[in-house]
Amino acid sequence: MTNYRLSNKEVILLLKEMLAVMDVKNYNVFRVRAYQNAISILDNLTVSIYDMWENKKLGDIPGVGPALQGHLNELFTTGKVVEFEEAQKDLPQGMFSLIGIRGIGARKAFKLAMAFKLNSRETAIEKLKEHALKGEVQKIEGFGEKSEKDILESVDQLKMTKNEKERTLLVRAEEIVFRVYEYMKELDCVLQIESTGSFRRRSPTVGDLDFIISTREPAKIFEHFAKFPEIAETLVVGDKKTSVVLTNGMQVDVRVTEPEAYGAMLQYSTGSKQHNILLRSYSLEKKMSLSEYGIKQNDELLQFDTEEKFYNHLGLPLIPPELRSGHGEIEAAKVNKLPKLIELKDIRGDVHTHTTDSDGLATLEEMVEAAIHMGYEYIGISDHAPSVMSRGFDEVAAVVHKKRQMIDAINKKQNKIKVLFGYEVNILADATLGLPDELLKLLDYAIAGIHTSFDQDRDTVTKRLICALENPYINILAHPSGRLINKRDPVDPNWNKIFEAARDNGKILEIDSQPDRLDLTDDLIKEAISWDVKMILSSDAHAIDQLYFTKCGIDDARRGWAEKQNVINTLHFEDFVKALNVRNL
DNA sequence: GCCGTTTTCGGCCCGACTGTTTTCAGTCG
Repeated sequence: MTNYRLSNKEVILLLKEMLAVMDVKNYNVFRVRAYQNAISILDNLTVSIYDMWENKKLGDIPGVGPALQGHLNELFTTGKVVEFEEAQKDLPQGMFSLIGIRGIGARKAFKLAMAFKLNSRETAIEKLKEHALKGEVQKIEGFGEKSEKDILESVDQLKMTKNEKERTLLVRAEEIVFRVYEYMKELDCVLQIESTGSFRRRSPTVGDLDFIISTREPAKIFEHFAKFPEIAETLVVGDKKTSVVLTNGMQVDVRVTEPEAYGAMLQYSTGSKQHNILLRSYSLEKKMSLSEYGIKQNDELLQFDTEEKFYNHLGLPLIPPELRSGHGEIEAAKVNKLPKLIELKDIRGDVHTHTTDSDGLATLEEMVEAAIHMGYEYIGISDHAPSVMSRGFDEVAAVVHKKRQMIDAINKKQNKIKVLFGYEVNILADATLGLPDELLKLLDYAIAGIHTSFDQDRDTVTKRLICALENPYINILAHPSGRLINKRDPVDPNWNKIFEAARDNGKILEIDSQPDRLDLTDDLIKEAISWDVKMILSSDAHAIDQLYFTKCGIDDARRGWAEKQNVINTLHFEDFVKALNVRNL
């Protein structure tokens, strides 16, 4: 029997439609909220929902109870959920196309679709536009001149709510944050300013940017911010918050607070939403009610100037922002079992780097010099291995021997850093490696990675990765899922088998720090730890300044609850080479 | 529909802003 292997996106879309149906059909609000809650959690998963189902782990996902598990089970075995289909049968199908247009939720979409008989998903938006142009939208109850105008504008420019838009890489967001900081700091009345939200939680991508500012003069803050030169459009203006869209498309929200209440606002604004919901539920048990203004207890509002005091008042230690995803951090905090997260300063070396010998921009000497400058104890040079297929065995063997001599020479020439000789070797489509064993054994270590044929089916990709992990001369599996954010989907292996093979063969999984890779996602890192699989944090640098990408990998590792001992390049050289199983020493 | 160290029944996070309203629904975070 074949199952229906739907992507997370498809599952979530289906649930969102059901949520809309429940909303317009006035289902019990708490039932609606339960769906909302589950969707929000599933939407933030970086592992496959289908995999969770296949491994019978759906029940482990908070917010997914027996009923939803049943629906998902039906979905994955039959490709549909009868209850969902029945429920939306009598609704105008066009409404589903309208949801997501800025300012249009389920109820408004339903009203519009009913009024104009929008029964087709394909034509709904076009038809709505025609009616709006004729001035018919403002005649509908609950709509007016302004909403008609807004709809026309949004439809024309296809302005969707922010979660329909492509997310921005954290490193790109960093540049915008810096400019906002610089601009706002021109004001003396800015006492503190911080970018919060997913930016502060160090998510690999951000949807919008949130800023909180502590001040005594909120009006001045908003007045100044309104003149930020990059603003293209203002969405919301109030006494307490403002939202704008920048010329580059990024939405920016600003909220202000008095310094006495900065801690609560910082906590609220950092989220995640899921973390806050869970934290608020937890606090209710203790008869405390949380908001961005503080903690309400016995009808009294307590203020906190720091986040630490805020958490401490709840009987919890400060939870690092990277952990605030709503995936067990509150439970861990309650019993004081939060991980002692890895830090950038723990990293003692980097063995995935490239030079001009392959596609890097710096020479071997320059890379080594840069690594010394960073204070590393060791650096491994791992250019893409020359291809035996195109250059022939003898020529490639000559290249390997020559490189060996170069590495030996640089080790003799200086004693500031140990230089290791490796290659990044392709795992070819047929599961063989790009370099034969006779040559691999000459290296100190080898990194294997998929660089082609990303669209193979699950079993094939799984076998391919396992072949590499079982090869005695491979030490590290590079960028295991191979995704490039916003560019290429990850390969889709059976991760349990990958973790098992890595553990049983003593192989290391790489946390690739390239900002658009970070493809061993937080959830996978967490799983790797649970399998007792060791990881290595690599820059995959193709230039000197890219050695600093390691900090992106650190963000990723911290979000995956990684501690120092889970990552082998936190070890001193002697222990590191043992952990990596380095040859030829 | 989900959940549990006062609960397997009886609760369920909290608030800002807009537009259409005359007290609030809808949307968003």
